[in-house]
Amino acid sequence: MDKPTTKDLAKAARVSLATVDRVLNGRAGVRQATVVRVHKAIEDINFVRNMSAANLARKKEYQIIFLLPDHDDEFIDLIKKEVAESGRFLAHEHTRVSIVRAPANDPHQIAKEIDKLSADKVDGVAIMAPETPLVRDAILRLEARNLPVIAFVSHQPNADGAYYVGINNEAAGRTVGQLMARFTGQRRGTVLVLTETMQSRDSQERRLGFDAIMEKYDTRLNVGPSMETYGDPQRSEEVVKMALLSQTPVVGIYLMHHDIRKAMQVIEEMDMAQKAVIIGHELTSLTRARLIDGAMDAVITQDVGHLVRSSIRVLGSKITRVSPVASQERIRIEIILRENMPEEKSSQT
Amino acid sequence: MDKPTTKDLAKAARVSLATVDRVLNGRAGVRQATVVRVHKAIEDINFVRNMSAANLARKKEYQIIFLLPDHDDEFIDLIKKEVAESGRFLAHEHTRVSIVRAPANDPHQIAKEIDKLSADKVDGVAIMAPETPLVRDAILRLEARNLPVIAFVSHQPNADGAYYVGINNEAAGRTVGQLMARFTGQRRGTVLVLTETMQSRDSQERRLGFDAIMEKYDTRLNVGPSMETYGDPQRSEEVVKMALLSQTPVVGIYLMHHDIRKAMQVIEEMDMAQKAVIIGHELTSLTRARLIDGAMDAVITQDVGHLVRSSIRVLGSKITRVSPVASQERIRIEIILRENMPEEKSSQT
DNA sequence: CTGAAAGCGCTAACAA
DNA sequence: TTGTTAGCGCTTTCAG
Repeated sequence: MDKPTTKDLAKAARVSLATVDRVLNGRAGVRQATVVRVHKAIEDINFVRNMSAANLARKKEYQIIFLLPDHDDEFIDLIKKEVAESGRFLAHEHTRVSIVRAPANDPHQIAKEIDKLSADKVDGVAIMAPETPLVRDAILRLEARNLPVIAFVSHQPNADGAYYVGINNEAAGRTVGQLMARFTGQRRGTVLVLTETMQSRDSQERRLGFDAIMEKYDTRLNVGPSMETYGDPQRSEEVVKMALLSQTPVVGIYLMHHDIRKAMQVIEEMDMAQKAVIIGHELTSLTRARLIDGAMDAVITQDVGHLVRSSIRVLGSKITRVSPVASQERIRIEIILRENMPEEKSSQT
Repeated sequence: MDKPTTKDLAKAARVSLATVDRVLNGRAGVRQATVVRVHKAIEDINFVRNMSAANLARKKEYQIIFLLPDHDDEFIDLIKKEVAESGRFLAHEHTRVSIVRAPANDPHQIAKEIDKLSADKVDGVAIMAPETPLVRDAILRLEARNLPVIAFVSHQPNADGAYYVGINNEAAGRTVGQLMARFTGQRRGTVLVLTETMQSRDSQERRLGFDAIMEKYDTRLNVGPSMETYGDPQRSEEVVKMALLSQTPVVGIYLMHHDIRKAMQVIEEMDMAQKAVIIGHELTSLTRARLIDGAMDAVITQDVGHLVRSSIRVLGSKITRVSPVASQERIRIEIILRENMPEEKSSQT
C-alpha cells in the first residue's frame, strides 16, 4: 500500500481536502467534532504530512535576518560566509536569509536596527549582540509582535523567548581550565587571562568556568585577574607586556576573546609562545596557523556552519510552528589541537 | 521579479517544458544546439532548480540500506538509533532507510548479504565492515551494477568508488598520542595499547598515528606492543592483568577499540584508573560514565548523527547524480573531556 | 462550517 | 528531436 496522502485522509475522515487542510494547519472554522474525526483518521491510516509538497503549494518565502556586529574580524567573516553559503543551499527551500550589521558597542544603534526589522517584511531574526537592557527590550518588542527571535552566539538570558544558539560559555571556560591544568603538567607559575572586555556576559561566563577548574590547582597555578584590551592594539601591547614581565613565571595564557592578533604578536615578540601553554577561542585562519606552528596549544571552537544552520532550522520551526526540534540542536564545544584540526573549507564559489 | 521556474526557462530558451526537463536531467534525445541554448538561458535568467518540486513529481522513493555488524555493542546501538531517527526525518523526503546485519567477522556472510542487496530494490548502500578481499569484491560487484556504495565508519581503501564516511583514523591516533603525551605531564613509564584485533585496518591506522606522536617522547614514554583481546572477556582479563603487572610503572593506557567494558573493569579492579591516563574511543554511556567518575581522561569520538546523515546525503547525491556535496562532509575528530561532554540525547519517542 | 477546483515547480507518458 | 498534458501532495480562493 502506498503512503497515505491528504486525499486518503479526506476519504477516511469523510470530509473534503479543504477541511483536512484546515485541521492540519490548525485553522479556525471547523466544528470540534470534525476536527476530532480528522485526527482519528490520521491515527487510523497513519498519515504523515509531506512538508515539501506543503511548502511548494504555499509558495511563501520566509525571510530571515542575521543581525551581526559591523566590525570584520575573522570570526564574523566566517559567520558571514556560512550565512551566504546556507542562503544558497536554502534558496529553494522557501527560505531566504540576509545579513544586517550594527556596531557591537552601540546598544542604541542595535536597538534601532532591531526596531526597523519589525517593520520590514521579515519572518525571523537571529541576533548576535552583547546583552544590554536596550537590546533586551528591543528583542522583547519583536517578540511582542510575534516575530520569532533567537540569540545567536551571544546569550540573551533576560530576553525570555529568545532561544540561544551557541555554546555554553561556562562549560567552555571549564574545558579550557581543564586543558590548562593538564597541559601545564607539574609546572608552577602564573596563568594570564586576556580578553577584550569583561563587560560581555560571554567573557564573564567563560571566566567563571575557568576559575571553577583552576581553583582546584591553586597550590600550583596562580591565576591573574582578567586583563582587558578594549580592542585597542596600543593598550593590548602595554597590558600584555606588563603582565609578561611583572609576574612570576608565566606558564599559561588564556585568550578569552577570539580576536587574538595583537596579543599573539606581543606574546611572540617576547618569546613566550614556547614557554607558556596558550589556549584561545574559535578556529580561524589565525588560530589555525598558530596551532600548526605550535605557538598555540589548543583552541576551543564552535562549528560556525552548525551554528548558522541550527539557527535557521530553529527559526524555521518557530515560524511554521512545527515540532520542537530543539534537542538535536545543542552546539558542541570542540577542542582543536594541531592533530585533529579539520581542513580549511575550500572556499566554494 | 519572482524566482524563475522551468516555465520561464522554457520561454527564455524557446523550447517546451519537456525539453527543459530533458536538459536539466541530462536525458538523451536533444540536439546539442538545443542543449546549449537551454544552458545559456539558465545562466541568463539565473535559474535554480527546485528540487523539492522535482522530487514531488518524480514520486520515487529511494531505498537506502545500512549494512551493520550483527553484534550489539553500544556504538552499534547508537548507529541503529541514529539511522532510525533519520529514517523518521526523511520519511517524506523521498528516501527510506533500513538496516541489514551481518556477522562482523565472517566475510563470506557479509559478501553474501551484499550480493543479496543488489538483487533487491535498493538504490544505495552504506557498508560498515572490516576490509577483506571478499567484502571488497562484493562492493566492486555492486559498483559494477551502478549501485552507489559508501564505506561507513570502516574505510575500504581498495574498493575504489566507495566514498568513505568516517574519521581519519590515523589523525585520530595522532590526536590520542598528543593528549597522552601532554596529559602524562613529565611522568616516565609505560604506555599500554589495547585493542580487539590488529587485523582491522582502523586499528592499524590508529596505532600508526599514535606511534608517530609517541616516538617524539621516547625518552620518557615507553609504548608497548598492541595487545589484542579478540573480544574475549577471559582473554581480556588475562592480557590486561599481565600487562599491568609486568611492566614498569604504567602511566597511560590507550584503548583503541570502542568496546572497553572488560578492559576498564580489570583496570579498575587493579586500581589503575587513577594512576594512569586512560584514553579511549567513542562516546557511549559507558565512556560517559568513566569520564564523569574520572576513570577515563579523554575520549575521541565522531558524531554518530553526522555520520549517518552525512552518509545519507552523500548516497542521495550519488543516486540522483547532483552536486558533489563532498567538501562539507568531512567528519570531525572530536575530543571529549568531562568538561565539554554533550548531554546525552533524550531518547525521543 | 464545508467543499470544488485551480495551481505551486517539476516529471513522465504519449503524440507529433 | 520536440511539444502537450496530466498529475505528484498540498494550499487556497471562492462558492455554497
